[in-house]
Amino acid sequence: MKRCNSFNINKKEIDFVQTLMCGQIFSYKQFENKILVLSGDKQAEVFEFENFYKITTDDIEYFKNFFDLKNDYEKIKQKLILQGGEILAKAIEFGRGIRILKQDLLEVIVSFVFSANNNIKRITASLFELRNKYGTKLNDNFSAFPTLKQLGKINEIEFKKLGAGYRSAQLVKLITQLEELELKNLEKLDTEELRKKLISLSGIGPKVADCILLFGFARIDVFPVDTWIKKVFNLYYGKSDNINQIRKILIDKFGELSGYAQQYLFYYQRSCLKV
DNA sequence: AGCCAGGGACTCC
DNA sequence: GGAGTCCATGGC
Repeated sequence: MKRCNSFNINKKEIDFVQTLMCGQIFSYKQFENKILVLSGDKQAEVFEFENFYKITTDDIEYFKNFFDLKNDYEKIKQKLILQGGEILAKAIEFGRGIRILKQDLLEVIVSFVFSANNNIKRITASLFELRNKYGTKLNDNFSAFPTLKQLGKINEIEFKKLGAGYRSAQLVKLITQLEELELKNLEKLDTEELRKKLISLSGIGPKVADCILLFGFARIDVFPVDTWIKKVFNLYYGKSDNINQIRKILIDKFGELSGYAQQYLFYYQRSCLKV
């Protein structure tokens, strides 16, 4: 094992509980004295102190970028409050320590296909089992996210055993499609073209594509609309059951900052206003 | 028992 | 290109 290093960060800069629990990532685990964060084949441990966090990892630069620590969120929040009104101001106050993670692309794609019409608890359990059954071992308890080659060996029945249900056939097809694609080449596409390309893949529709764009490609000009965002929209911004219409209205409202607004609203709605 | 969960594919018109 | 319907699975 490589030598472990660490860095500290002030609690004013980020709240790891909020950032990890706001729904953008499934591969983390809270222990009594630390949080373990997994991304692809990398891992970090977060220890909380009175005024700062200590992050221990063998790839400091990766996780400084992963946690988006160089981005100025105070400026983003000020602009968002002007555009989003009272409800967004409340959501930002509630989730003030959130940052949008820059995650491993393959892991985001596969994870959010699992997420379709599913709940976070089940999704998380399935994905940890996917890691442990098919990924390279990191230690006694956790494994790396499977590589594309490792994913290619999983058949439909094995996906069902992971709890993927009717998404199993979609996943098998998706992985063969990904094997014929060069993911890195997609980054040069603009957001709209990339979105169409993603939607053409098996198991990926409008909402999952938007999550992949936001969390895997760092495209902030998208607004994933799920059941929770539908509720927020109909409570505070308008009346519609049409996801595409809701999405257009919200992107129109928040523009280049849509992804940030979406995350604050999602976390606020899911945490506070559970009925 | 029925509805919900970070929806998508398929089938009709 | 929009509206309906079906799709596994576990929690409530």
